[in-house]
Amino acid sequence: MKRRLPPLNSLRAFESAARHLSFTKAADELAVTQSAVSHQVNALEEWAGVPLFKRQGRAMVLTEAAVKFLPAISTALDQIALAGRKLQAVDPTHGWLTVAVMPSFAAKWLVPRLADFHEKNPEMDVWIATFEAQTGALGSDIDVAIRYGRGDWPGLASVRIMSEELFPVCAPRLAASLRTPADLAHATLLHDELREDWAMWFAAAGLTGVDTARGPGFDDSGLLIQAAIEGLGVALGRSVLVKGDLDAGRLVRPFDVALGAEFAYHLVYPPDLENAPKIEVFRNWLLATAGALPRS
Amino acid sequence: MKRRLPPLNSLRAFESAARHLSFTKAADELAVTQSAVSHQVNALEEWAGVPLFKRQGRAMVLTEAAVKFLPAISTALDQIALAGRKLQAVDPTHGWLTVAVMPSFAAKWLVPRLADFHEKNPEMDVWIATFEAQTGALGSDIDVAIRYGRGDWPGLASVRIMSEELFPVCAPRLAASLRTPADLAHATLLHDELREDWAMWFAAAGLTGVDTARGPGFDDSGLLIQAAIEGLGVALGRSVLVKGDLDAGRLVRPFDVALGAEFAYHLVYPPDLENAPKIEVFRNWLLATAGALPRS
DNA sequence: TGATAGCATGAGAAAAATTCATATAATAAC
DNA sequence: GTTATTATATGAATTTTTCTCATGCTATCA
Repeated sequence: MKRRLPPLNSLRAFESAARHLSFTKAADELAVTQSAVSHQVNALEEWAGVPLFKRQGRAMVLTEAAVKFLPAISTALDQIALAGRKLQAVDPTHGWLTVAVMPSFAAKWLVPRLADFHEKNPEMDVWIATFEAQTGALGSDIDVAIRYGRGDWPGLASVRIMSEELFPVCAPRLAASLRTPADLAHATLLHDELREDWAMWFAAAGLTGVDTARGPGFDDSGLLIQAAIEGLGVALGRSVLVKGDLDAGRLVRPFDVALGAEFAYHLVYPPDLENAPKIEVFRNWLLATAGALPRS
Repeated sequence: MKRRLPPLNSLRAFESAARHLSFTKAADELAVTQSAVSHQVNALEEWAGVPLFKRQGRAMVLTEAAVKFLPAISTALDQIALAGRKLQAVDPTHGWLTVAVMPSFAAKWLVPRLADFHEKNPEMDVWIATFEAQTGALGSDIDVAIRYGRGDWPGLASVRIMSEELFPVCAPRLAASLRTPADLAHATLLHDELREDWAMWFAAAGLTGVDTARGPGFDDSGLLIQAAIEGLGVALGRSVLVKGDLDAGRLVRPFDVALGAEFAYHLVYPPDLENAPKIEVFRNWLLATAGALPRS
């Protein structure tokens, strides 16, 4: 069965250009020049005998033919990328494992422990990617992700790594003025994206009627913790993220009351890669390392 | 969304080599040297970090990793090939249309009329492929096929082009000794693959008790007709295939009794290409040309 | 134990992809 | 309206990749 295949490498250029509707952006993505993309797309158009892009002034539009062509090519390339990842995942001593993580988790938990992983698995290289979406399917250059949630991401397998607790933390010099939870009513409360956490903690501590909406918010947990360390106010810290700063004395826990978090950290990967050696190695280390850590 | 894709061209070599379990045969298929295939497969193995073929003495075997890899690559390439064909089919003035036909139909019907098609559609090139399977899906280098049957090929769209009749034909000099169908009992009967046709014709002619299994058989209808022209015996001719030889006087019909054939000729193509301009042009010509031909 | 058939491999040749340097064209800003 | 800006297009030179050629190596088969 002979095949009449289009020039395969030009498909890569076409797909990227079609997705961005821009040769320049495609060139960026593929790390080549705009000229290269233009040539490749040209070659494909010549092979097909049909134009794929219409140049409408500044904007570029897909032709009807290209609109029909794109999804097939797109899924085919995805399929190849996935199969390729599976293949590469067979040998843990070859290539690298790309892990998508939230910046805060990377900075506070994963990176500090990565030396240990490297020591125990010197032959396996890990690549940390923090600029990945935390929902939906994994990008096709991502092998595994560490996500925070219920572990129910559709189309993805996941393993619970750690649950965590929430409790107030602050700089040591602020702790003196905080003798009972009620003292928090006069303190500056620091928030992260979900402003509801403080309300839940006060409920757990048996206090009502406190205005929990006061105080500045931060869209990154790392910044929130940094603010607490600087003495800006009291933050509701996640046990996993603040452990290092508590141990180092940069933060203290004025009260023992802790709130069990609804969500947990999970290692997430495509179900087909469940048993890929490369992923097994990482998963086993992750579970062992996380298990060694007390819950708070 | 960046992708980590394996070297795409090496996939072609891998897929072919895996299918044939032979670099040499793959090289033949791809029209390159065995060395090229070897290099390509090597490149892919290096990228993957895993061997794909085990050399077991003379025989070559896929590794476990390759066995898992192959089907994904295979379907992805098929998908690309199909999408590519669709794309190429958009412009009837570009490239060519590959038509798979039985050798006998090609020689007796299609090729003689191809000059007319070319005259009416000078910009469109047709490529005739006679070495294709007549069942199952179309090979991925085939655009359309002309097949003989009921028109119910799974996964394929089809249009009935011509039905046909079966009737005895022979060389003119033999016809003198054949005055009634009963005379055939003493004549040499020529058969094609299905030896049942003669029995059905005798039944239609109202004769019973004739031994219809006598005589030589030919696995190609073209040879059967040639044998009849040479005066070897009487053949049960298909109206579509013998028309030219009847018109030219090389064959004659000793009797009028004709058997309506159960099957008909169909133009067959992937359902997605139903409205591809290139295929429409060919289909329209085919229907017009076949329609102009009287049924017998 | 040749002879054969098939894959491996290195060096050179051929082909393809990429860059570079500009050309060209359509906005957007002034 | 110019002019500046931001795109893509394109030809030539260059780099990279792929392919071939020549030959080596190894396991069967006669």
